[in-house]
Amino acid sequence: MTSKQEFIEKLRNSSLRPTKQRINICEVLFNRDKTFHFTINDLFNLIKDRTADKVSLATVYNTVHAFHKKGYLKEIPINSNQTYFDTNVTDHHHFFDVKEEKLIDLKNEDVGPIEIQKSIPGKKIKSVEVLVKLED
Amino acid sequence: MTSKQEFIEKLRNSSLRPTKQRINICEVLFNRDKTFHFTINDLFNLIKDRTADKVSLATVYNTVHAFHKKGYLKEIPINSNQTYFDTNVTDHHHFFDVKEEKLIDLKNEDVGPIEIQKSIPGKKIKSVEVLVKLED
DNA sequence: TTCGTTGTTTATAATTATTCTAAAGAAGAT
DNA sequence: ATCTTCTTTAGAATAATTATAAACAACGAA
Repeated sequence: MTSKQEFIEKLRNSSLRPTKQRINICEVLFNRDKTFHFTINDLFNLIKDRTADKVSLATVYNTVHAFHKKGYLKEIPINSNQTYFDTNVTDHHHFFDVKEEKLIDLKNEDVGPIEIQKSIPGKKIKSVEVLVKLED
Repeated sequence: MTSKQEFIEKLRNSSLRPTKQRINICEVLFNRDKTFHFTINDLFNLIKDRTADKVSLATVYNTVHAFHKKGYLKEIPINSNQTYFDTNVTDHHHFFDVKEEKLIDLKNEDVGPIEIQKSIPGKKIKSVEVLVKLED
């Protein structure tokens, strides 16, 4: 459980003003035991349900993008009409249950090391992501 | 080089009527040495340039979806506003040059074996895809 | 070949996720 | 308090994709 005060500091440290909208979004996103996978729409609805004061959709977009830029959220590469984000920003991978459209974390040790034995001149590797699609 | 006749047969065998639009699309897609990565829009423009008779955007969508369903095209999981497809439907992986928005094939042997040491009851693995993002 | 059926193409409208805009509001520094 | 700067917001704009329904083309049977 992270306190509101800690979110305020986290925001300040990132030169993001701690507005009540951002603090609300922090609480919905980061006050959790487990990793959280979501789309903007998921998040928007959760906020509507869970918090008294309302937050506009535009602000949810703005905030998620700001958090992503600051490295507090990770974008998950997946083919879907919506963009998925993850509160777990450590290096890790995913199962995607195609039928239920649900993501499940794979710990790094569940996948073992991935060796990329090819390189492109002038480019360096930014990230390596494994997506394991599941079917019934 | 695959002949028009072969495309016609391929289409017939897939219970897709060999229309002139579909044959044109086949020629643009499959008459190539190397694997081809594309978005619908890329393909639409290529067809406009390369073929005399014009094909509507809706038909390009329809046809790409039909080919994907039949397993002649593979959808590449990637975060982009547009959907990427690949004419290489074998099991393989990709580099994605984030700056240039370009995909590069990684042969399976360039990546080494990927061992998934976790399973979800009642589900089986459909595919394992690695996306390696590149930066400068 | 002709006819009827069924599948396909097409222009256009509709839908959906996302981004943009500009005005009002709130936070921070002085 | 006041000024500046950042943020929020509703709503408009954009862009990819999907749906619609009418015209058209392929196929099979007579």
